[in-house]
Amino acid sequence: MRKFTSTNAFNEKLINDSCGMGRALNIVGGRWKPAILYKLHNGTMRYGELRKSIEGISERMLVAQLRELEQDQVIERIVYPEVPPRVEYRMTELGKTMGPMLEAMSEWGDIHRANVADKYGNPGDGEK
Amino acid sequence: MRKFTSTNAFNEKLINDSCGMGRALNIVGGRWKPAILYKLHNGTMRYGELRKSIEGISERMLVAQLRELEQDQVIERIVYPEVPPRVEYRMTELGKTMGPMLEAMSEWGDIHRANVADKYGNPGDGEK
DNA sequence: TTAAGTACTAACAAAAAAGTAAGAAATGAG
DNA sequence: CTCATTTCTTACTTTTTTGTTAGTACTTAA
Repeated sequence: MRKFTSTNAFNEKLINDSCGMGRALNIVGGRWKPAILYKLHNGTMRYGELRKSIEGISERMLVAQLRELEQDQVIERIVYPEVPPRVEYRMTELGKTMGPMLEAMSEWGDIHRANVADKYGNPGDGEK
Repeated sequence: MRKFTSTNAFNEKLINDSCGMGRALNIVGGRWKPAILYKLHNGTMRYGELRKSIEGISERMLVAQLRELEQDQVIERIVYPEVPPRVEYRMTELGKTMGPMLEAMSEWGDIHRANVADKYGNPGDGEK
């Protein structure tokens, strides 16, 4: 849980309030959210499908990030009262409005990769 | 300094490598980068101007984030051999290609703010 | 000699994000 | 009664990010 009185939290709020970019980043940022959003961008998925298709994610992180995205109203959680349980996740209408932004980010990431070696030592793809 | 052997760092790299969005987020994400990029988007600025115009940022964070942006080759640092020192920062050509992405993020952040109350208690601007 | 201005740097502390491991509920199959 | 299945929880640790405070270097001006 966060303390809303720390300087850190205060600054986060300040930026969230004053800057659209800051707010967008608060929602799509984080280690796993890009992957989750990318998957759900292509359609509804069950919890287990997400877990299997996102390499390296732990259950705790998957649940946590799904919950945050749900709170931010960009995805929704649909529970089927079956046993064993079935839970599906999908984009909300508001979530779907992220499309252009997600594509712009994805494209620019690729542009950057094509031009710049990253800090892990992967070379850029070269200029020509 | 980071350990490149932690699971955390490994996962970061994995996402950076496989996903344009993840890579873009690594570059523009962080508490202060949106603000810095927004300022430099409008033109060259000196270190001190940036510091004064970005409310709440500490010198340490400003320098750190400028250094990262410089390493990622989206901004450049120009030192004038004067006394007292003068250092200017501005977008590189590659940095300027971020334009559409930054605008998409900014716009979507505003859309989200207009529709959703945030976790700090600010209401959405309402639907009608 | 001392202060002022500018752009930092270093050492440390606090807060937040991410990872690990184990378990829990609900129920049908055997 | 025990096991398997699925979707999570909980408690705890590690790693990373952010913030705080106090300097430093260099020259000019008083």
